[in-house]
Amino acid sequence: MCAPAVAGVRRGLIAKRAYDETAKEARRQAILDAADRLFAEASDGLPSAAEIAEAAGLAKGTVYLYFDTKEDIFAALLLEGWGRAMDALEESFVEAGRSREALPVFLSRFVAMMKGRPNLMRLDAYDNGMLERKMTSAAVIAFKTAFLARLERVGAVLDDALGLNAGSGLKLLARSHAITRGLWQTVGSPAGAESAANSLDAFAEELLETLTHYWRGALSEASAGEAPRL
Amino acid sequence: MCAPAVAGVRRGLIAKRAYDETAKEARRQAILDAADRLFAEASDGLPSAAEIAEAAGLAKGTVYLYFDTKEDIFAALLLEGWGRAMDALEESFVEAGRSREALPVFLSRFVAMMKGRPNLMRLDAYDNGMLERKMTSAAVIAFKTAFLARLERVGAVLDDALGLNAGSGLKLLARSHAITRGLWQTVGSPAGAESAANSLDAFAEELLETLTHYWRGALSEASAGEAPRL
Amino acid sequence: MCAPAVAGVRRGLIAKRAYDETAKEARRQAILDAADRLFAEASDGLPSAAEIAEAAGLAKGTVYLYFDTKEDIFAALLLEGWGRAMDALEESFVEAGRSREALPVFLSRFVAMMKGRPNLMRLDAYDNGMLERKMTSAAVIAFKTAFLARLERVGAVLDDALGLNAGSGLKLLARSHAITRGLWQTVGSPAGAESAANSLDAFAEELLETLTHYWRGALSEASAGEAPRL
Amino acid sequence: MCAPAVAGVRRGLIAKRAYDETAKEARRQAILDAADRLFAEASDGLPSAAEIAEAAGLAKGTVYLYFDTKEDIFAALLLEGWGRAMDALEESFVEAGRSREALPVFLSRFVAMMKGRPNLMRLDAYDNGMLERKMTSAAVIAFKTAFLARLERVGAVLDDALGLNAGSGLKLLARSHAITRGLWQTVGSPAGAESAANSLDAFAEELLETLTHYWRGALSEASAGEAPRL
DNA sequence: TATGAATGAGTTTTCATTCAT
DNA sequence: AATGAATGAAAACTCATTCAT
Repeated sequence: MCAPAVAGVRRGLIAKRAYDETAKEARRQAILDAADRLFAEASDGLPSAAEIAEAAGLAKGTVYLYFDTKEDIFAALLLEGWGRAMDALEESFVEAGRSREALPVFLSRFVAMMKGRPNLMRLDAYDNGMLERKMTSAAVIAFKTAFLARLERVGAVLDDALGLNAGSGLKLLARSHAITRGLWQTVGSPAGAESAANSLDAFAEELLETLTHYWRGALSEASAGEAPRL
Repeated sequence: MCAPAVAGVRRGLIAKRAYDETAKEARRQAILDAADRLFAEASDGLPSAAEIAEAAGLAKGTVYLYFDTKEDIFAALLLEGWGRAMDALEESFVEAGRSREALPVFLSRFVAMMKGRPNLMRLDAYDNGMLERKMTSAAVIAFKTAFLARLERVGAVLDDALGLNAGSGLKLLARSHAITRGLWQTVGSPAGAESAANSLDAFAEELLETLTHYWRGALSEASAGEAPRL
Repeated sequence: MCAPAVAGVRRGLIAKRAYDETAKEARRQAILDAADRLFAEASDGLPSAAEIAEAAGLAKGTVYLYFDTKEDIFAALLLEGWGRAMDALEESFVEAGRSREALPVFLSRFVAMMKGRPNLMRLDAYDNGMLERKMTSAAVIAFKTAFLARLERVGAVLDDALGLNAGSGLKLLARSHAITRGLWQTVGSPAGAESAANSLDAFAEELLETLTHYWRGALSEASAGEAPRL
Repeated sequence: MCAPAVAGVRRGLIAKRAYDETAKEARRQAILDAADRLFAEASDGLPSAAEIAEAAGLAKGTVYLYFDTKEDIFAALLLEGWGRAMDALEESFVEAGRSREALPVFLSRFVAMMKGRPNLMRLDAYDNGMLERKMTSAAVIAFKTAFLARLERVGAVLDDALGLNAGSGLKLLARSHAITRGLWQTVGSPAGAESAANSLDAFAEELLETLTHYWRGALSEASAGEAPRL
């Protein structure tokens, strides 16, 4: 009922086989790249598994050798994107030095980072359980865990740099992420291609202001005390 | 699920026709109520047009006499929900009195309002362009306009009460909405039915703290000046 | 994700709508006819839902207005086929008269009936839970009930005609059906189109002999008693 | 279900190579055992080639060194099962002694044998050309030949023991097989796990009665003559 | 106005088999 | 001989929307 009528017919060229771990990782990456590219172009929803496979130069089935679910691909993309963003964030914060004065720098870098990753923003906004709904539960857990771990690391850096109570940096970050996502959905969504650049600018401006207010409010909580409790 | 295999039992006689405006409005409302009820029960995605029609005691086609698109129904629901929420907000603010001291009251009412409307939160979170994507463009514009108008009204009340520059209240509200949405998506989504109540509590707590920080930061912007510019 | 990109595009012609019960029944029958025709031609497995729809001059979706499952269609076909066969059987038995002497006549008519319905044989052989597995459970029950009822009716005729204990005719029939199915699978399956006619002959011969033996043995059980207990 | 996402744990080291015939036969047997075990557990359809390979501790490709087709595996299983069953049958018949009186003993052993091999019954029922359809034609022929040879051997024993015309035993056996298969499909299929034991009992009872009748009728054909012609 | 029959696009995932290593 | 990465065909079913009555 599902076996190919004439078994084993091979039509297209076969992609070189990825035997060792390096090659496999490369192939996985190729799939992610293809998905990313396609998502950037897509105006609506996620690209189909077939499209991704083709764009990656692979057969449909091969994609499922590397990911259990189409949604898993995009979760991986999300994780990768945030991972890179947070790496950059950490780095930028280290550069900025460790003092309360570094905050504006940190925030503007944060915003620049988001503005420079509209694709990530878009995917993040898409991911309202839209992804979770279809993902393998294992993949969901893995994703959440990894994301949280990433956030915690940067949070710790913040704690240290700003002299916050342990865990406060994480909280600030998590909420900043929520704010970012919320604002993107309000301001940043590409209503039409025409205004893409404009709306990105508007988003960045909106985000910077909101985050500035939020952080200031949060950090001034205990105006009298030495270390803000948050 | 379908199959009239064993001949057809006439299910619903033809619904009485709605000639005057009152009757039409009532029918429209019936559709909205049905959609709301169904969405509250639904665990995943929007209820189907057929379900809505049946729950409203109408034929599928009839629903399309009142709404151009299934998504239009939910946009109307969203508008209605926000409308009521903002009415309550206005009222509560008026009660709270007009002074900077009233702010905490206002915020906790805002949060209570959101916490008390998980359905609205859920729909609002769903509406990541998911709705816009399928709505009639006329309906999209109508929706946005109406929503903005609503927001502006409450914003004006805020301006007045807190002595803000004109438009500042609107900005604060719009951003609060974005924050609310972003936090809901992070905290409030019902991962499992067990934790429904817990996650609602967590959401409310999270939201109150975040909004408090944000508003404090925003309103303290010009600490020296009389009227904060925001 | 599943709505047509451009909603409501209508390409092909729309089949005349079946409003009243008569028209609906006719449409249902058209689907069954198409499925039957296709199954007769098919060499392997069941025809696809798309093929059936096309052959019936309908859209795919329309088929699912009349049947819940592709397998339900073939179950209906099976029921219809057996229904007709049993009608003919009853009639032929009535003609044959009511006495033990009529038995050979009955059996040869039974065999002729089966031989004349290779399509029914084939479908019956296919139906090893292959159908049940995918059918709606409601449809499974309906099918079994209807089939049994049919069998019981003919069984009662047999009881009466051959002077058997109540229920004996049903037992004989049910087992004859099982024997028929078993033999078809051994002998009658169309190994190659070439031998189609030959294998039909072989099947009929085999079946007649086996049934003759079986019935003789069954009816002679109580050789001494008047009415065989079976 | 797949996704080596998190790098690959070397699962099975390369299985030791089977150079001599003994080792090869053992490996073949391991595959058959795995398939049998899996089929017993399976509730639906045949286990996949991948599952069989894994259960046998081999790589997918290796399985295809021993069998051309997945279906070939199950045909071999069927053959093996029937082979063992017929061995036992022969033996039991020899024990039972050679006379017409031995028949009831033979039949009840036949039935006990079938009842004790529900797995074989199930596979046999599944094999409605379902297997043949996908098997190598060479394998089909080999299977049929071997099965027939087995049947002939037991048939000859029967001929001898019951004093039948040459070939009659074969005929009786072949038809008994068909009857068995037909009844299994009607009675023995495991509708639900609850009734597994019950339906086995019902099957056995049904089968014994039907075979008894059939054989009695067959053997009494030439009531007057010495040796029934059958 | 109300009805509900008809439409048909749209897509993920499985899995038997091959063959490069 | 053994491995396991790569292939790609194959198909059921849903459901928003339309439009003939």
